[in-house]
Amino acid sequence: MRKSKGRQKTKMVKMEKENNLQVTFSKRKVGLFKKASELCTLCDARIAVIVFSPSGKVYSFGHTKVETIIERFENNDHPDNNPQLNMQLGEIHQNSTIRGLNNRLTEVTNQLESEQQTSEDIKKLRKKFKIPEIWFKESIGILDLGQAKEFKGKLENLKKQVTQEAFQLFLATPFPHPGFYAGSSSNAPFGNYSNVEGFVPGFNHDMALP
Amino acid sequence: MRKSKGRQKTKMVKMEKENNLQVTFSKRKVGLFKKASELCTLCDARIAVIVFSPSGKVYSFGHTKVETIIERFENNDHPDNNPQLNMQLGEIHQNSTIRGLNNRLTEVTNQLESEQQTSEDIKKLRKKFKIPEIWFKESIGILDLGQAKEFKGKLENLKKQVTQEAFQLFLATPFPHPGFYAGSSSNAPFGNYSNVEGFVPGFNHDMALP
DNA sequence: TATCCTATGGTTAGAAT
DNA sequence: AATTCTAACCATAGGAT
Repeated sequence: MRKSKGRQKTKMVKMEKENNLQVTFSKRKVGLFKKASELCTLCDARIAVIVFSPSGKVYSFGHTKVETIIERFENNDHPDNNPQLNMQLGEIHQNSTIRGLNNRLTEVTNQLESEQQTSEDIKKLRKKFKIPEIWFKESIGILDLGQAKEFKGKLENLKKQVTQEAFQLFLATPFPHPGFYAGSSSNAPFGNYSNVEGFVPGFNHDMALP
Repeated sequence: MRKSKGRQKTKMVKMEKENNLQVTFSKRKVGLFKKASELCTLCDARIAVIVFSPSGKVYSFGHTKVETIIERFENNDHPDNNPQLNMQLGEIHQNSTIRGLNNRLTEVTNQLESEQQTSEDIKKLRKKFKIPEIWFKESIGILDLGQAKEFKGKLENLKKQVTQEAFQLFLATPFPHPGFYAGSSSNAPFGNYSNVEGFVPGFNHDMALP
């Protein structure tokens, strides 16, 4: 029989029963990734989520790619250069850089990201469709950087049409979106919390460029 | 007066109205961080979440510290084999119904078949259009301006052909696909976005080592 | 360990501040 | 840009498989 009192309220403290903890972890991890996924889709955001289970397993979610997001994050985050970043203990920090500079940075970052993604998508496409190696053998040779860039642009264009549409159609699954990655590995411990009326444990490092 | 129809269902696609997008981003970002926080507390997990807003701002959540989590993540050896396959075979959560599982099985099966067919189609395609050189290669080279121009022209031409005809080959395969609408211009018989109950976009490669 | 089933508890879209 | 309010919509604890 399947009768229960339905969902019951739970205190926000570490779960006692090791068993329930495991189940809850599994469920909520899925929920968290889903939320991240939805935020990406709805708001065109780039997100990376890394989760270490208490037992040490690693799960991650990323759009576009965890590594890419991390890289971008670390490129932005250089506390040593910017005293202001440490003003308020893990709170909202402002990078004094001019808006224009930030826009440019974002632009360049996106461009780089796009190119990296293109390369990867193409590789996957080739593998997935088992495109003969010969396709890649004949070479033309580049002399001019400008031409190279132009080519990249064309490649990007091709990618959008072939990869984004055909590739996604073939590979897309009911729930995940193409371009989202996840991985895992091992090992783990625990820590503390900080912050106002919000997240219980955690640390909100919020540094937005004006 | 505070009258409203209450929460309304929303499609999992990028929000149209720039204004709503902004508000939703703000709200859901908070929700995401809260979820991460709760998971940390309840299950003694270590989590890092990095979020880039479409405008380029960075927000992050970390327990214990984002940098620590990242470091730990990167120190892990991430087996880089076929993530797609792993995902498809390994992460079927969230597809809660038996029907869903069956559909998924059918889907994967069809995909395999279609790929085999695609392999053949690709070969024919290549011969027909005489697809040139290193199209999908990262490091390209152009010998001289003449070839560059010629290449450019072929590229343009091929692009059209690929998108028009090759596309049909790619998409021709019967494919009961719920699909994800990738946007982009197309005349293809795309399934548009359907229901929810799973990560809409995204690609969850979740392979934990025991 | 990871779902499945439900009754609740929790989250959030829309509108307004 | 973040927060408030309300009415839905959604996530999930508990129990079972």
